[in-house]
Amino acid sequence: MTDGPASTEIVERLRSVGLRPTRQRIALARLLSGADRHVAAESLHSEAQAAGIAVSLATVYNALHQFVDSGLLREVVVDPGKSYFDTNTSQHHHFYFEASGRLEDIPAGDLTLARVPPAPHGAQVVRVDVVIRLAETDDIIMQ
Amino acid sequence: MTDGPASTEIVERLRSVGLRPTRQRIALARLLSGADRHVAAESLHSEAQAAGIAVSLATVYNALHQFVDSGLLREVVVDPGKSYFDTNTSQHHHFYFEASGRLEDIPAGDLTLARVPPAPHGAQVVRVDVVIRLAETDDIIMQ
DNA sequence: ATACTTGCAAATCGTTTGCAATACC
DNA sequence: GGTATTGCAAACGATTTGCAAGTAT
Repeated sequence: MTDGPASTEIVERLRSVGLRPTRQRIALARLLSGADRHVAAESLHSEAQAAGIAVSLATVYNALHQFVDSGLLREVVVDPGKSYFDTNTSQHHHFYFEASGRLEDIPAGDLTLARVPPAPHGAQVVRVDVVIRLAETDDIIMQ
Repeated sequence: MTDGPASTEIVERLRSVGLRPTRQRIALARLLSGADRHVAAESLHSEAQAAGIAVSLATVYNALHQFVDSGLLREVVVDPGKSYFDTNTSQHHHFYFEASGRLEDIPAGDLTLARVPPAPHGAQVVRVDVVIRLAETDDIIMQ
């Protein structure tokens, strides 16, 4: 339970990717700066509200996308109709608990791909995403 | 360019999974019965319209989900905000052309996973999805 | 001073729902 | 005839947009 990086560090990080360190972006970046996290726009907005930070939902969406575009965050696609943003931008994969909608990182070293097919001609690999979809065992029992 | 399976075969297939062979379901199942395909609800609806088949969009959604629930189709998640349905229900993976939204199958044998981490305690693996995201080389050149 | 950001509310997208009319067994 | 299915139009959740007001450099 630390306070995370000081504002100055966050301001620096924002500046370094070309984003003006506005009050809203600083606050959101700080909320996202602790441990590895997977957040949805709505939940980050709620969290900000709860922390007494005035930010509109539209601004949260703007900021999240700008963070993704500048490499501060990564988007994870596991559910049609809902976007998740991952604070861990290094190469890794995910466990996805379908029942709860929770995501958990799989460190790069824990999952290895052998025999990856070459990209079709004219195309280039942007990223390889592996999602291991999970059901809670209890759910299974009930069919 | 064949006509695909006869109606009787399709009717049988629908019956075998417990779905009443209605005019709409038969028509949709037939549209989906050729080669391996990846369709979105909207596009299947347009296709049906173009083929002179009267089906409402709501019914297309209903049918697609029923087909998924009964194992006739598989859902592929590659884009937040849009669902794709895959007529290939066997174990395989996907190339995803981000620019065009096109999907292409990767046969199971072409991609192998080594070192798959065990499911977290209390959870069970439902499926492992690998998506290789691609950019057209031309896009890259333009930055 | 200027360009970039924000917040609001309205608009949009894909999808789902309630329910009366209709089709299948 | 009785139940499952359909179509419509309205409702929906998540996300995006236009634009006037506010803020960073």
